[in-house]
Amino acid sequence: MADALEPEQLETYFALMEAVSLLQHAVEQQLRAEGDLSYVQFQLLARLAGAPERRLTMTELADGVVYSRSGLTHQAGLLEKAGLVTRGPSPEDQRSTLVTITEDGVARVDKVLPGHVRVARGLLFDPLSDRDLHALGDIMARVRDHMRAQPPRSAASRRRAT
Amino acid sequence: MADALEPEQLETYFALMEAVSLLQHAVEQQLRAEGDLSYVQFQLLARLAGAPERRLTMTELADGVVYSRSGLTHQAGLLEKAGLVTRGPSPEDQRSTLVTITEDGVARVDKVLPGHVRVARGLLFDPLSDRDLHALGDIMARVRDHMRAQPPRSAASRRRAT
DNA sequence: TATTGTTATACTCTATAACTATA
DNA sequence: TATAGTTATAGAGTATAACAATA
Repeated sequence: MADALEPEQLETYFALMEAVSLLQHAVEQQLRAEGDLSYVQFQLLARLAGAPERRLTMTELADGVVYSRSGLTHQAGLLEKAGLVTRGPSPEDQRSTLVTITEDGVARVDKVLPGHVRVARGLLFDPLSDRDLHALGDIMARVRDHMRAQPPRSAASRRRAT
Repeated sequence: MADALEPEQLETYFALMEAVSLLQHAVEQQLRAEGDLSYVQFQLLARLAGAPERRLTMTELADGVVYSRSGLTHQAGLLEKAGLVTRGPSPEDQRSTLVTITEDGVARVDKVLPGHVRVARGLLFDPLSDRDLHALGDIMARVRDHMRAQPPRSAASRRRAT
């Protein structure tokens, strides 16, 4: 339990943060240029496209993507205005809103996906061996699951009322 | 050269993006709560605190942290207004602005650092073995260097005039 | 009473373009 | 002419708090 991170931890932390920052920036440029989408919007559409009946409730949709309910309402409103999703009441729970991706929405995802993949491959995967890829995937999945399980911080803030 | 990423690449990519998103969010919460700083502002102060004479030119300071010149001017203005840095002309090149961190600025970094380290350790390093840490550090350093060297996208946009 | 979602509002961050001044 | 930095401005994203409706 030292006060500071050890030098190797520090280097790793900074390398991770800078690399992902560069990756995020490149991905957002590509999505904006080729599909007029932010990364958050892309994530929302991609989730919907992969959902059982191409629809999810707002709460399900928010999970892991957005950190405030109003933020999701705002983004869903933008996607709806663009004709990429529709919103309607849920028959099961009248409080819920069902968000459904439209054909245009699916088409938009399909349109940006190749470029997205190209950027991810060119920046992230090109310099990695199969062995590296496997190690990185294993490590980050473990880290992600650990982070999801952490109660203290915002990850679970959806639950907070006040 | 397939069109899509292979499944393992896709999982790795999403795990990386989600984990870092959670980490970024947690770090920004901590920096804001304990030091009223954004992550970008923290990075700028940390760089200045580590610089030879605790000062850098705007261009040096921007490198790798910010993607537009005006963005840095804005952030430097905020830091100056908060008394954490001072700005003055460079004696060597009259076009340059030298940004110097103040004692208050150094104190602010010192104030938030323990909490920052606590968050990084709790979220990122706790679930990793020494072996994992070493592998992650090696991989991300390689990825970062590869990304820095990529010309096409925004990483080098500082150079662009028009 | 707790949960789902929206609204209104305010704030921060970022980026583009036009501009000044120096090399 | 090219570079360093600022300004003005506009747009996007995000979050808080107050609110309405349903469970």
